[in-house]
Amino acid sequence: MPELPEVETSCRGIKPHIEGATLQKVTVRNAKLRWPVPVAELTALEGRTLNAVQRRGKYLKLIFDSGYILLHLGMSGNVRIVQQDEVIQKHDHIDFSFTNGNILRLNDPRRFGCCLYQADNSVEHDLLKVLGPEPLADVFNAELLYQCSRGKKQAVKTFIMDGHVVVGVGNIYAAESLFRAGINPKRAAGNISKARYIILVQVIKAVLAEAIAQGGTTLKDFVGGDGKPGYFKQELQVYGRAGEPCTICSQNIKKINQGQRSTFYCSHCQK
DNA sequence: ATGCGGACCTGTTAGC
DNA sequence: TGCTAACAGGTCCGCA
Repeated sequence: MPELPEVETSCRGIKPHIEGATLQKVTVRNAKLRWPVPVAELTALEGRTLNAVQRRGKYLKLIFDSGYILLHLGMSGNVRIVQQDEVIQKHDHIDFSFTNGNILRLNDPRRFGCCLYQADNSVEHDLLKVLGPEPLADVFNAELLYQCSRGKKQAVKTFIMDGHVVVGVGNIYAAESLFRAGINPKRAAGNISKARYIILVQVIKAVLAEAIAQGGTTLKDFVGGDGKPGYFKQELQVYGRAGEPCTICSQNIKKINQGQRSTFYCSHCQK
């Protein structure tokens, strides 16, 4: 499932095939995603031109004159471009068919994702209003993380995974970033120096940029908009490597639970 | 205000 | 081989 690099990969993969095209038909096979899919509002867009495809955090925006469709892929979702004769697979919940023959097809087995409509381009959807900055933007910097974390006892790992602090850092990249920064994931966010946040911000940006360059991380079934997997998995140093030797010190990688999510780290290299 | 656990789902894998 | 339990890329919500 998609973290920011996977959503960015999907965005880049689908964009050239549907941007500027006219939406011909919306087919909703299962409207029961995280929130009910607004079928009537989506079908009302038929005949309109898709002006742009954008990413914000882990969300995708399909922007029309009248408003935008907001997509989230949850834990297990993906979007890809298919042609009319492509066989419908299990969990292919929504098709956006365009007059140029391309179809944007949303598949999401666990249905933690969503498809919503915001009927006003000048106002952000409530879900987007509260999001923190983009990690690859200049506004995401050490000063911001430092100030935002003062007084917090929350573990730094769950802190950087909080979308209200910064978007796009999910379970894989949080673990990898903290490893590269040499920070113990259990450490309280408010107990980390500015000097260490400078390093952490640098590695978060580097890890995400590298992952995007590799087309994301395919653990099991992620595919980008072109239907191809990502290749960042081979770069992972701690995620999914419990019991294996640390690439730096050779001690065993540990696995613990934080907020009902698995955390992988090296207790020798990360303090 | 903060922080935690529960909830939402299906599919795959590990273990007995 | 088959059943069961644990676990999986996210994040909103309600409660303490």
